[in-house]
Amino acid sequence: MDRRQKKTRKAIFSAFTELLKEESYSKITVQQIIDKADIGRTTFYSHFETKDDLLNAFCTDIFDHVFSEELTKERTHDFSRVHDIKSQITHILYHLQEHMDYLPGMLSGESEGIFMGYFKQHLEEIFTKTIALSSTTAPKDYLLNHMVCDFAETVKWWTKNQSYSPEEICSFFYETMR
Amino acid sequence: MDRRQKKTRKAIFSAFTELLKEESYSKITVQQIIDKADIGRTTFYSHFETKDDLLNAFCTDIFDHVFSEELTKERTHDFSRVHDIKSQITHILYHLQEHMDYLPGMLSGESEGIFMGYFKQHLEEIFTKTIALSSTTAPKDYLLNHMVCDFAETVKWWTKNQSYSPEEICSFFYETMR
DNA sequence: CCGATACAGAACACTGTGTTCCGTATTCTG
DNA sequence: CAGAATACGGAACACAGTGTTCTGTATCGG
Repeated sequence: MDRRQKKTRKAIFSAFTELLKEESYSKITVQQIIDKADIGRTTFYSHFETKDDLLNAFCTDIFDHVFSEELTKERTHDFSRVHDIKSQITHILYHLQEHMDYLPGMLSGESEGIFMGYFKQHLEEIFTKTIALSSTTAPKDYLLNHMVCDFAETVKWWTKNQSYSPEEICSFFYETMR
Repeated sequence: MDRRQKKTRKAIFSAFTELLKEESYSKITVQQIIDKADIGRTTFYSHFETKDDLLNAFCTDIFDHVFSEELTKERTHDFSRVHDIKSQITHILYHLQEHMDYLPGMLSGESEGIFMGYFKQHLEEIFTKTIALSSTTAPKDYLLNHMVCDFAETVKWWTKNQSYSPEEICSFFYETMR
């Protein structure tokens, strides 16, 4: 990839997150992103077809990072040997904490559904194993959706109550989980 | 209220739900509502300031109906003596079933958050009692949000799996509730 | 160094929103 | 039932935001 392209893409993402800290996705205009990133209008549209396209690309980037098993080996926290789901969840919460500043702006209006869509998609992979060994009359389909939504909503609640630690949030989630 | 106003308001609401059966709220334009309701542009804007204003008024109407205790006495179903939460929930599910046809169009994009906001607001009143007598370390605030979201997401899941009865949905919810 | 390509800037068409003006039709009221 | 009040309809308008097109310039990679 061209140096110029990388630079521009980074500038757009950076401007996007900066704006998200101030206002919700819906209220952000393409022009604002262009001004903040200090690029031409043509340039923006040569990178992304629409504002929604940018949002999707952004979400992909974020969750590839947050759910990356590679990053498990980082030194920022020591969950290098993730064997059980509980520590895996705490691990994810630690990663999400780094994005706390702009999450409120992301989790309102039309962007919420898109962001949550990516989030739930990744969560399904994790909870599918847990579902397999549960014995209930409710459809597996329902249970999976239940757990995924439950965790997603927990994170959403966390963005509004940021005084809690990842470990505390994890235990809250486990207390109510089934 | 003037007869003309009632008639117009009804025509707008009717056109709105009809359009919601075909496409999501975000994609519906004011012009489409005007055409479907067969009214003038000026008339629409004398009733509602914006499209969002219509959505809010619509949600208020819906939930006033769905959560109305007056309607408990109706003959459509016999939950006339609602004493415990479980039957109360089934009662609500019966009411919601009547709106199933346009709910998918409502529960996507920007309208989802607004609709869910009203829904959760009403649900809080119901679950607050249940929370009071639960013994957990998690904050009451978290638990309330948990139960409200849990039920709201259950209903959302139901709109995508409409083959189940209100009683079945209620039991699914109870199996996973805590 | 040079061809390829990414960029900037300005102008443009287009869609959807919300407003204004004015004439007409319906309603509530006395 | 008459007349004032008001709700309605239609067309035109200004406006904001989107996405495109064009031309010239700057930067990159080989």
